[in-house]
Amino acid sequence: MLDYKLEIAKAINKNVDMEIDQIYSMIEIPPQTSMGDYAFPCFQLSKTLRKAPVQIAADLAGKMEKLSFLKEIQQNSGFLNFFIEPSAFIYETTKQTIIEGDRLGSSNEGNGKTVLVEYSSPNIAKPFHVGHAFTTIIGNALYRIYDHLGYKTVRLNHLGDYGTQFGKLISAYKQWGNEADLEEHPIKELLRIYVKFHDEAKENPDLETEARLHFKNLEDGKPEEIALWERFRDLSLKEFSIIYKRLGVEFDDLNGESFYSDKIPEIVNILKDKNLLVESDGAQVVMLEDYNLPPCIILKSDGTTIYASRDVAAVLYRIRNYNFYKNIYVVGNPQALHFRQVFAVAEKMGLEDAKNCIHVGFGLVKFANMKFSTREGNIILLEDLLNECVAKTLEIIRKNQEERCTDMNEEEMLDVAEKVGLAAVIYTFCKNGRDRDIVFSWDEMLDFEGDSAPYVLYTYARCQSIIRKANALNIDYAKLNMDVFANVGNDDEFMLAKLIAGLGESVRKAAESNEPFMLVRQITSIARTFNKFYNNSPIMNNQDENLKKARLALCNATTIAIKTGLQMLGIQTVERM
RNA sequence: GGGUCUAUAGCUCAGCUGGAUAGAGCAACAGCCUUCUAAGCUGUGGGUCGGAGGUUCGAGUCCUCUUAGGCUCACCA
Repeated sequence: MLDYKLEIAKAINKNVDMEIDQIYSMIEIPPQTSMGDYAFPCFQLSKTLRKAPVQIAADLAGKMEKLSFLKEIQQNSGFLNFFIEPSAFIYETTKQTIIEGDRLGSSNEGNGKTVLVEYSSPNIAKPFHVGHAFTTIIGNALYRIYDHLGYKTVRLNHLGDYGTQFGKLISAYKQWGNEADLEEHPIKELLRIYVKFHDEAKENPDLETEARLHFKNLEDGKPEEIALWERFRDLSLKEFSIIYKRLGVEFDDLNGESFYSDKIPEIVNILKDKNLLVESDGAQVVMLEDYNLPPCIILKSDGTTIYASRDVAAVLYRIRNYNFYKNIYVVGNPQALHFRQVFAVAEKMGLEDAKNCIHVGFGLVKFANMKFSTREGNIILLEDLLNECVAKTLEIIRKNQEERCTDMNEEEMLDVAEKVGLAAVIYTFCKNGRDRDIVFSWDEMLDFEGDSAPYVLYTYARCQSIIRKANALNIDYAKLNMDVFANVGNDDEFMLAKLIAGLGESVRKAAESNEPFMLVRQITSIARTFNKFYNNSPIMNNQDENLKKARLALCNATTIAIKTGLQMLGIQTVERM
């Protein structure tokens, strides 16, 4: 599509001594539609031209050539305001959107570039709670966003499958493990014995020693410990996969901490060769004062490794195996310092690509005044949250069924409830900037009005309902031309088209800042504007056949924009609700 | 104490590289279903953008200082 802003910049350039690029970056979108669609502020020119901004704007308004897509050029105080022709713009946008379909807002900016996204990364044998939802949902959205922009993506689930807690688990299982329960509810059972271990260990410190021995045996590859560890891992993964499947989350690589463990000696050797490793309080550390960071421990005083060393090993591994453009870690903010240290160590090792490693942090999910704690047991399982949202959705659907006599059968109702319920959760986790902490609230989670996934999905379903009616009547709204759009162009229609046309820009910004909410807001604006349009302008009930077709086409474009946008967030649409 | 993030309407949050009268949603109040799904739409009230200086033609946005809170600061991950 024609870049209106660029055309305007070129036109201004003919009258002003300034580079097109600079003019382009100065052009902005006015805060109100009454001020036009694009604006050029003339304040900066007043220095070089030695004239008042108002005068410059007025002079410019008189000299500007008339561009075909412009309706009008106005001078308003120090601004030059450009008004574009609505009907032509709506026509172009609608046509283009329908042509692009589910590739709307895509680009080839990522061609030939690989982006790694590490997300979810739950700990084996621990419940999957709402805290994990944040990284899983944001990571999944980022993967889809980069994918849409043409990047080759690799989805990494850096499983927490290593460490001393496995010694404890093995120890606990051997004493209190219940085989039947383990098969039935693996994580529940593993958590039970894990908690029991901690309780017992308070009285009996020998347990800790025993656990350390089991972990040592695990590291040394003793068959019994290995077998148990593998079993715990497999059972946990099986249970996680249920949630992943439900959420449409997939991975290309499940290499966790254990995978990188045997790659640490090489890191240690490289650091030694470069004289970066120094002893401090018995531990081997890399000093990072040149980065204004505290030292990074590579080997503990007992000679064993630590998570920082594993993450450095992972960086090296990923550099060698994927020639990445970006290596993104979707991990909570509390680990910000850890990643700065890891990346700094990698850089000191001479790994150039360390600068392309990005920690994408996010706030804590808090529960009123307390923190979630697995050991305390005050957690909300993600599964329970999903089920709760699905149940509430189903309740609303049944109520609508009675009031509205929708002819949905049981199967369809369950399917819709599942999709809408999950969408509500996904939406809530990516509707705001990542850095803020989320105070978990059932009220907010179950608020299906206004700024929410059900709102957007409802809009989509409404749109599809109209399109179904049009199709049933064999109304052909596929053949479009400018004549059909002659009478289109009221404020709602114009705004809707502008927002649809802006979807790609919002995807780009979301990727640039690794903030899916930028896309969420765009989609929500599209939905809100459509609802306004829907309420103010009859679509099917219209005497003017051309207007009817044009509006149907705009409806069609709206469904494409919403569906494509939601897909990038991992949200599925429903045809009715 | 150092690092870092946050502070905008009663609540939850936007405000993208400084630009025109600071915007949404929720909650409150008042309306709209004999026309396309009321999980919707319209309207009203509600703000000294934590505080103080500064830079600028122009600051919620940039700089300095300051207040409050979250997270974090070596052998857990």
